[in-house]
Amino acid sequence: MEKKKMENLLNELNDSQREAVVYCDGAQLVIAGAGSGKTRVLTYKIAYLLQQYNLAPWNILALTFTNKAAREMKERIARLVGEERARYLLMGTFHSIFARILRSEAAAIGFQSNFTIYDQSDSRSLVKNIIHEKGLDDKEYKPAAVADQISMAKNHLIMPDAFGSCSLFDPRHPQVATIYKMYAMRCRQANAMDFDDLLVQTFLLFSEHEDIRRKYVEKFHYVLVDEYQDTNFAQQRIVYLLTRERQRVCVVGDDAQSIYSFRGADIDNILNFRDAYTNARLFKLEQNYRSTQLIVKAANSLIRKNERQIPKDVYSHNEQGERLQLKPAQSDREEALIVCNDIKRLRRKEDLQWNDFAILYRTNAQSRSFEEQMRKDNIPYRIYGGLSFYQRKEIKDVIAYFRTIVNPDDEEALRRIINYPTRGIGDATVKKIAGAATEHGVSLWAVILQPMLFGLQVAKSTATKIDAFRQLIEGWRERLGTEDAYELGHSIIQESGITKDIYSSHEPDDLSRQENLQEFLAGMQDFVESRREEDRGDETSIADFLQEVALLTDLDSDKDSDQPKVSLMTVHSAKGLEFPVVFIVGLEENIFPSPMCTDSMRALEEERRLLYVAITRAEKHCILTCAENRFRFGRLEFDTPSRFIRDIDPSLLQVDGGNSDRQSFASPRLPWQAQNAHPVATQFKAAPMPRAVSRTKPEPAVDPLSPQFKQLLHTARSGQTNAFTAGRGGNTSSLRRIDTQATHTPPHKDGTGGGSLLREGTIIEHQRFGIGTVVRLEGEGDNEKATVAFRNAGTKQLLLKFARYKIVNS
DNA sequence: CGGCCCCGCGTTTTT
DNA sequence: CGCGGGGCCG
Repeated sequence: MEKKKMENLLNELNDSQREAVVYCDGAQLVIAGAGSGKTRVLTYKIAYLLQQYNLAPWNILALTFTNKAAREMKERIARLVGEERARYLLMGTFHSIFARILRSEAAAIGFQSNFTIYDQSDSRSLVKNIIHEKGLDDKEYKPAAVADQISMAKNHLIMPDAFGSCSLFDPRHPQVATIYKMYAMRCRQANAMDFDDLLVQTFLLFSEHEDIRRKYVEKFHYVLVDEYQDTNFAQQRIVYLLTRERQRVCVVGDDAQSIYSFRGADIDNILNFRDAYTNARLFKLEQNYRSTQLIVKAANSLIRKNERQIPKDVYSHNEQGERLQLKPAQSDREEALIVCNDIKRLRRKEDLQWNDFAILYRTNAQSRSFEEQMRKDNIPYRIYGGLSFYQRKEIKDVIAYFRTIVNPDDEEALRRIINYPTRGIGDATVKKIAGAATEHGVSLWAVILQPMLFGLQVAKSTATKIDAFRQLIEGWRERLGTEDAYELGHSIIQESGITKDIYSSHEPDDLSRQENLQEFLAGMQDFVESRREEDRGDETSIADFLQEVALLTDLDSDKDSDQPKVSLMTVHSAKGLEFPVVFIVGLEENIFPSPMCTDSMRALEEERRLLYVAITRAEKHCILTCAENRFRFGRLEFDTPSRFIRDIDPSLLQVDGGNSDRQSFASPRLPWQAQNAHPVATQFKAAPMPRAVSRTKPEPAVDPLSPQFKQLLHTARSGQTNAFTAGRGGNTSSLRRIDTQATHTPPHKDGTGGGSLLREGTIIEHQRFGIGTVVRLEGEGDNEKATVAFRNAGTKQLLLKFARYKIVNS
């Protein structure tokens, strides 16, 4: 009967999917093109292993990158083989599965099982403390950069002692090696691991303790890895340690969607999989079930420009569909307007729901303009990512209390709460405690427990305050074993004085902090209840709650997912998702690709893959937008269209000429748009170069794709008095600086003043149109417009808010 | 020690 | 523009 059922299931698959599912004799690499049913293959394969091979669910290990992916896969398997069996599958993120293993094996690697997990901000703050303690200049040793370097080293399994001689080591910053050493030591003293340690320590556990490795090899009969293209070296080695004997390993991924190298992911892992597993068989899934033919073709035409990839031919038999659309906009506001109008139009025309739409951008900061416009238009939306619930100050503070109670050695948590709410233990005292701790090589908490023993010199009144704090923490610690997370958590928030601190004020942002705190408490209650329901009543303590929360991200909380809403997110967080209509916005040089990525071929190819990922999220419509003038860092900048637009086969890209959407937006039309031409063509049309009249020397022409341009961009951004402009590309491009001292200034708060310094007859040098004379002025404040007769570019109307010019002669 | 104010700086993506 | 950190004063 089960066999019969399995046969039916297999019949739902296409040939290549089925082959991938039923091959279970050895290492296996499945290259799954976008939308080719990768998750389907994984779930069916697990069902197959359970039913055909009679593997016990606890003998199957499936590793994913997000909690959400793990949860969804588990649900899908439950539908295939039943709740009961699916429940015992070992399925989760690398980080959460390894954290669980490390807790039970902590002793072997010299940790206690109640270790805390440092998040990125904890790591950075620890690095910062170390830098300061060592008396180094934090301008030269930027904490964030150093922490990233350490993280990168860990992802490559480079231990502190080896760092000085590895390729990541930068001789200009020799102290990083020492900082790394101290960092590792301090983590140990704090009984804490950062995200990367969860991998590094697991690797060390398995490579240095053969008996333990054997135990887990025995346990994991079959190992499956999702999104293998995003694994880093450490993850790849761990998987290898677990599978090298049996070679019962199936990794699934798409090299064309490898977009996490900044996190240490190494595309070589998937490209060279068959070096590690010499007998591995390669399977390819090439039929895309998600998108229309033209979307797939356009995406292919883009990704073909990359050199490093596994050759494959992704195709679709769905309807042909429409070409990609490119809609140029004047400004970021107009861009948002175009997108919102399109959403409303398509929803009516094609009878879609709000949740059928997604707006994808390169950086989180870009969500703002869309948010504003959607508010105005009453379009329901949800922004994913950004700062997660658990990263908010008030929540982090509460969590810091929990962490301290579970693991008082946790230095970062302790520092956070030792004087919050204020209890008279200030910076100076903390420094003394930390000094004593470093001197004796113990944790801060050890010093607090026995100040005399470690020679802590403080005033008597301060000593009393420290001791009061100690008693406070120890009092709660005694209740750890008897009370559940909600009970204890609730009283901690009360007794610590957090409640008093937050509820005493009626400032609007304190109100939202109160709401957040309520929500957090409700979350703990849910946690305790659902654990009880799952028959895990003994895993409801604060420690269990922390374990759950430490590795949770915002994407996991679908509180109000019942309401259909437009999704706004970065391309990175859109991976694995699909939408009937996808807008990819901000397709401009210096945004997408990001300027950080344009130095190396490798990085640029990754950016291209990122755009590939974005396009392949779309089922029916994929609409690209780019804005020419954009507010960034609080100032206006001028962007050229993304070089990636040129990589898309022009016959698969429809460019939107001026239309009704745009007329409602009161902004001047600049030639780039008014000419109604293909922007790819316009991009190379040189703007009229003004004759140099002013005394400032004209800057030499710089190609916007060159490294010098980046340099100039950087100076222009950091300089207070200069704006810059990129001429339209190619060989004749120019980059000039325009002093902004004469630009339009907004009115004062009381409504007076502001405006431009222009009069009729003033001669200005405009950053794009060159030299011209002001003919007429109208409007006020933000709407102030000038009509200017330019020497080489005809008469233009400028919305002064957007214009950059300087006065030559008035 | 605590609170307030000002300055400076930055924004790539995240388990 | 908005946040966070540092410095200064009470």
